[in-house]
Amino acid sequence: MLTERQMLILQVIIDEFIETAHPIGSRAISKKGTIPYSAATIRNDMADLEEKGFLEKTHSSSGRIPSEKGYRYYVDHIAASISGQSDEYIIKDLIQDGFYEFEQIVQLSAEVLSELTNYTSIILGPEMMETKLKQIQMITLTPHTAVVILVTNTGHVEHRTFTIPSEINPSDLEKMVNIINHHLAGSPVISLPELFNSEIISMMKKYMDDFDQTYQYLKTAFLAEQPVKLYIGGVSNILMQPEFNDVEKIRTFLTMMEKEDEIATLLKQTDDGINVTIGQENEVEAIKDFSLITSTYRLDEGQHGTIALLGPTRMEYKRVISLLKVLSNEMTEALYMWYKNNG
Amino acid sequence: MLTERQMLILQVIIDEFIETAHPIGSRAISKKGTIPYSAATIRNDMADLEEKGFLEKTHSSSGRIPSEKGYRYYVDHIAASISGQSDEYIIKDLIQDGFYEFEQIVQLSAEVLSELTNYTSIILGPEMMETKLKQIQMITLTPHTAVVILVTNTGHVEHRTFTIPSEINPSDLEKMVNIINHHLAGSPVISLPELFNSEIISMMKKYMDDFDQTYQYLKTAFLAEQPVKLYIGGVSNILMQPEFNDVEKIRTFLTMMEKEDEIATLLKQTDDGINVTIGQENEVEAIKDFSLITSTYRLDEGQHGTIALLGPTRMEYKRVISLLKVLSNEMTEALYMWYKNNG
DNA sequence: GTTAGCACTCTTGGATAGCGAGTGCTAATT
DNA sequence: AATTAGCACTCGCTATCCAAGAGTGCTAAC
Repeated sequence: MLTERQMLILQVIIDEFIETAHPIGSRAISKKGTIPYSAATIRNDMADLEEKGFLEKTHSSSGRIPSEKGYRYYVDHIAASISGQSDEYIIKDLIQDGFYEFEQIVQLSAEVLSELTNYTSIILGPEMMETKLKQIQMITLTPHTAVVILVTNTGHVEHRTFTIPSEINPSDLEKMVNIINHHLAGSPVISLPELFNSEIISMMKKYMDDFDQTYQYLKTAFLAEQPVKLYIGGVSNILMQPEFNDVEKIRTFLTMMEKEDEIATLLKQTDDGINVTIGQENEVEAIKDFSLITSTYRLDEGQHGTIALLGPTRMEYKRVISLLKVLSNEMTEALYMWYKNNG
Repeated sequence: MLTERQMLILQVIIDEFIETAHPIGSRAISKKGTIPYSAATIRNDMADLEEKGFLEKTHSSSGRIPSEKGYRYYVDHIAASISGQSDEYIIKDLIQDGFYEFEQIVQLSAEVLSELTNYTSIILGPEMMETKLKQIQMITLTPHTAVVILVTNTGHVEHRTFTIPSEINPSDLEKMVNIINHHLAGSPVISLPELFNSEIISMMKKYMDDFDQTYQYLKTAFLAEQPVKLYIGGVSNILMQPEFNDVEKIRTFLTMMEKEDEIATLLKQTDDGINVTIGQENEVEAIKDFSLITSTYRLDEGQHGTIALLGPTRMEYKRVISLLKVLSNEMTEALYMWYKNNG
């Protein structure tokens, strides 16, 4: 479909545009020397490429810029093969350094990723899918307040403070917590609500006087939806990109970034491995002007999180893709080591 | 120092400028009717006000805008007396609704505050100053990993996951945790490091074989500096303000907002009650173009947090001040009720 | 198939002029 | 003595125009 030369021209244009964000003219390409043909020849090919939808003009006598279809072709046919190297060591060093806190490493990764690329990085914390309940603790603060702490096998901790109404007997609550620990420890967190209903209720009826209220209470206390944690890095970095020359664009972008739950659902839907969605390919209206590159990392079987970079469609695809590959591999490996060595 | 009329003029100009963000001319004031004098008279007074430093011109033939000194005068002499009403109920309703989670109410307050004002709100979580240790829990995840959970009497939970090196005997760690709970429960969190050194070390030497390592470990595990939590609301809201017409200003603002620790230290330094710092009065370079209004709320004796609104110097001082007054009172009261009723 | 040449298009930046809002001053009015 | 009307002057803002520059598309020549 595309001649050898046309492909080359497309590549040069995209590379150049990614760097400068300015439309590229035939003369400029010719002078660069990468393609040993005259401006006129290149001009003809460019006209063809435009006709086929890989290039666009901003106005009738401007240079060409890549269309989304052009980027797509570039990502699929051209950028795929190349791997970056220089960033690799930064990432590896980052992960190597001490690793006591999962959250720290993730937050740090998000920041470094953004710093390295000047795009916005978003890391979705591991989903609790296959996380298992390790233990529940209830600690009474005052006769009528308590904090319930839920610990998973991955070391994740959730807690919730609540008031104990006077109708409820604190010792009932304690009994209940014991029952839960005894019967549900080791169960996947995600199935807790269900198990709670099926297994625990009957148990409790035996042991407790005032069942209903206690039940309702504990239920809301720790079955409330547990938000997936989102680590966002360098929201201000992306504003360095020349496409944000317009105040209005910044506003819409930032407003979008504040809707963390939407972003989370978006990232959850990604497939395994590297994933590139360009402009209009994105289903979410708000990022139809952006490209989103995602990569998954795994903690344990079935348990995975997502690393993403959000930038303008004019993105350094080659570099970003290899960067995400390295990072997600390193994260997977680091986490694997952590579990296997210690487990 | 200022005549009655000059004060009135200053007030009208500031009120008007706060609303429109455009320089105000003498004719406009005269036509408004609030001041029954001709434009020329007002013009003379305005010249005086400028000479005294309360007003400025953007250029030689523009209308006047308030100077920072002008705002200061306004805040001290004019805005002080007035109290807003309409927002009051929103705040009260907000706080009234269920109150299980301290964090939730704070985050929500931050968002509402920003929504109501279109400034950026920052709430500093309560300092741990006088918070007391309730209990420490250690839960082993695998033979070589554990999570240490620290619970305070206010229901605040800190946790830290760490690896147990093979040199350390897990049962030693457990002993240690018991010792800590036994001896330090009820002690102020802030003095834990010190108490740890003075009281616990001797205890531990008696009971444990491999003291040194265990000690070092637990120490880093929960004496690491506990960051004060910062709740920021509506970073994108403030961009609605016309002073953010410039992309560069947005960039610097956002870059500043990402430095959470700096903001935290800034807010920690505030005195009790309402505090208004206007423009250059701010010590931190980055917000010398902004005004910061802070208010404190208290949890328990000695324990307090800060609510702040950050906006352009052209701020709705009257409204914001009364808003913060109401909110901090409501928060103080709600927290007070929570403790006393349940404690 | 490739290239040189040329007319045409469109953006960008600088220069200029006119308009409007506002001031400062002076002289007249109360 | 305080207030006001009148008027010249200043400055920013906008529109318009112009020239330069970059790039295209097409045609004709190589």
